[in-house]
Amino acid sequence: MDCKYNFIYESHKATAEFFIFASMIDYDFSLKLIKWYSENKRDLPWRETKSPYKIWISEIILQQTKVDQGLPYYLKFVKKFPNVHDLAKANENIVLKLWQGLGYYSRARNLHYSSKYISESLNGEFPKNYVELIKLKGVGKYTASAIASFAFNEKKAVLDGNVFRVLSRYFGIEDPIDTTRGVKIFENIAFENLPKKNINTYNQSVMEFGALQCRPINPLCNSCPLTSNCWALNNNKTVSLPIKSKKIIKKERFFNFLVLKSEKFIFLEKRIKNDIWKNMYQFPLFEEPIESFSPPEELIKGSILSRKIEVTHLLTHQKLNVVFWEYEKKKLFLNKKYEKIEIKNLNKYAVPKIVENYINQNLSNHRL
DNA sequence: AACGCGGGGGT
DNA sequence: ACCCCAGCGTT
Repeated sequence: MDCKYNFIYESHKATAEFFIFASMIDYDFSLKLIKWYSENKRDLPWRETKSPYKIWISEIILQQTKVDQGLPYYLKFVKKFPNVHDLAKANENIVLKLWQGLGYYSRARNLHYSSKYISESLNGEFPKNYVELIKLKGVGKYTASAIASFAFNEKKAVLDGNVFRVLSRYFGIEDPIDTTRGVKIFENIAFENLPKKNINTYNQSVMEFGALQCRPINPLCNSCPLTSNCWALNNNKTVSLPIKSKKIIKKERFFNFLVLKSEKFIFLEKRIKNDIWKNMYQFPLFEEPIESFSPPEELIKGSILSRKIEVTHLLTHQKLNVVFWEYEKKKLFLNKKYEKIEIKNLNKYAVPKIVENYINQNLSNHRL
């Protein structure tokens, strides 16, 4: 069969709403993937449990994050917070501290927020189906489908980056994966091709297959069990699929961190605005071009500039030009804008990676 | 519908 | 330099 779908039925209702139906079913697709999975899957701890709590933790950690990067964080989390009540009782800074270095910190904030909701409003009773799961903050379509199918055997198709790639290549879907219209097409095909049974195993299979075999770059088509019906392979399009319509633009910013310290104390501030690293801590920040920056006189009065360390920090959407201005002072007075803390307690505060790096490289002699 | 949100790793 | 990753919430 030729898996390229050649026609899409489109219809307009009187409301002018736009509906898209695309039909393309291959009954061997899921069976072959499940077989491939049984022979090639990795041993991962969240596959050994039916605990919706632990599966939830793993799914949040793995959002936009590769298994290798997320695995140590998962192990730390379930050890520190064995159940939802332990997580709910924790202070947010503790949760963020455990998340430190993993990025997308709203995941940690929402995880903590939702744990309190489950612990307090639901009496610890974890939501048991898709409709209830998706009400949790931080749980969208993908994560609700994953938990519902993995923990409760609900018939839901997961649709993540891996699945988009596998479906687009195998079925030859050239609609973009990042538009509402494209997503609907993929949702339909994903659901149509669910197997009759073993939904949870199939969902694991298609994602694992995307991660290990049908990789974004240099997919392993030579050893692939799906080549006979793969549209992309047979039409020489594996390189260009899936298709994304948007491209990212990188903004440049200039951060001046004022590392104002005495022998024992240092100033910190909490990031509270809706920006990167919300609710995490940093040294007093002055965001302006390096050339024009000079620290407020009242802050550095009676101190000397001991070091000036320049670093660039790349995020997905931003290029940060960072300077740590290190000022030494005999005595640090209280300041209403900043928290005066002991340097040896710095490691209790959740900080962005760039600040963590600075601390490790320059303040580690303070026995953190 | 468009945008913002981290950090790491691969090519 | 650019892409991708078990996506989601906000506007």
